[in-house]
Amino acid sequence: MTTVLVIDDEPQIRRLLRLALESENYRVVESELGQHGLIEVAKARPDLVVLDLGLPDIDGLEVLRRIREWSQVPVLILSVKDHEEDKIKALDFGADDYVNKPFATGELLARLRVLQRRASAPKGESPVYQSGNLMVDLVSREVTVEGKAVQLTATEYSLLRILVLNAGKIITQKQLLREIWGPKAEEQSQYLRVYITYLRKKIDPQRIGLIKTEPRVGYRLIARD
Amino acid sequence: MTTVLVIDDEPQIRRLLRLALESENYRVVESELGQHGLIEVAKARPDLVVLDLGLPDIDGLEVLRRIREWSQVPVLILSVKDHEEDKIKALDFGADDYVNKPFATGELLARLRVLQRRASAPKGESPVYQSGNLMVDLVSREVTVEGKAVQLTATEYSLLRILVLNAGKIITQKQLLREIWGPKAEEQSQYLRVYITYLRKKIDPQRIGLIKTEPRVGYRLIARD
DNA sequence: CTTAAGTTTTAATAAAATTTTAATAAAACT
DNA sequence: AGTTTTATTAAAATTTTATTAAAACTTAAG
Repeated sequence: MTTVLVIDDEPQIRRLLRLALESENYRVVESELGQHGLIEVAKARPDLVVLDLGLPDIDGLEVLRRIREWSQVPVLILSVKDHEEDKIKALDFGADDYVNKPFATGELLARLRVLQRRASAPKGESPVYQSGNLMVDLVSREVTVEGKAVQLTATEYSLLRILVLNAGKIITQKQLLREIWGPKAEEQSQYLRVYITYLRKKIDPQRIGLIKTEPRVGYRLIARD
Repeated sequence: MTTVLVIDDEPQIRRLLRLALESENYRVVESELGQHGLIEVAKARPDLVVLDLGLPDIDGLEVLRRIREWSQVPVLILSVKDHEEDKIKALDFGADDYVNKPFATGELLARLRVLQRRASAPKGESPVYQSGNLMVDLVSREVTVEGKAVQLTATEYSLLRILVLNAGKIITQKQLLREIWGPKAEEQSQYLRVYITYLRKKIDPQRIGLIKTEPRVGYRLIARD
């Protein structure tokens, strides 16, 4: 199911969007403040973000900038500001669309569909990864080693998922920490070490070396064979 | 260079867009008719398409539909029609954005930049440097010699990265020291000597002379191919 | 509300790898 | 030839990573 995060301080706007989106079968998460919105981006992992520029606590553009520091989630800006410069600035800051208030609900939904379509389309990745006797089904979240199902915790699976999606490539520690524990945990590389150990124990019990350490940089799952 | 195909029957609109786009270093291809536009999509392989809905020969939506039959090129609709239904229809037909005429040029350009950014981002194409049998992927940090992966430490990679980015040019010792070890290490040329030795061993095992010493000045990676 | 099972975080220690230092040889300049 | 600069090598020092276990936290059930 598609999750949309709505960051807007006006309750009636949030209500309107929630009703419209839920009738289209989206899951809706709301934030009244930019501060909270930033946390929700990391926590709820929305597929789309609707962001009001005129928030009471942090400037909307600043929220956008902080999201873009680590997330590529499509962001649609909603704003009363109708000046060209505001739009250009927001779009160049990393926004994917800009809609003025008051807005036509149908058009907004259509624009969200466009963003969703664009974001999900280029994912040509196969939903199954296989290497040696490890198999990861990214759709059903099943992981098997030597044909036997392996039970992973949520965190362990998140970690493995990112490694699988980038199989063969190095992923930096910071990227992993941001993706799994959120941007505030960027420096907590100990989490990573512990969970890499757990993962290795579970998915590579014979120590073939499936997960390679790139010292001072990150980790890498060896490419499928 | 980015190519934009403008399909619009109004000469003044085409002219305006051409001037604006060319001043931003885009290549511009024009079509007055939908028929011709469809041919140009195939022929010029544009990175972006600006499509007017009110064409004299074929309906704009029909042009869009025919483009989408085989191409995923981002399409921005330009139209005098300002009804919500028109926008929704076009967006659901596969358009990526919808801008009303008359339009603000700056905003249009910004929206095109968004489409371009989104379209090019998820592509796995990364800038790769190649010289002789050395290959350096600056995105995935992969280095191969004669097709075989070479394991570099973080410092070794930093050094190689700078050399690659300035291939063929001399980089002074101070520049290298400042970039890698920080401004305080500007005089520690011994670091550099040690790491140049390490790098040479790893990326130029046959001593072809990939990294050239410029005595009393710095180092240079020879540019080739 | 409390217990119990499982998960995540913290902490301490061991192991591994990298960076720095130092000593010596080779090359380049004057 | 003598001096300075660069190259090489190996060891010492430091940093980073791996592992383990215990503490803290969550969640679901009774």
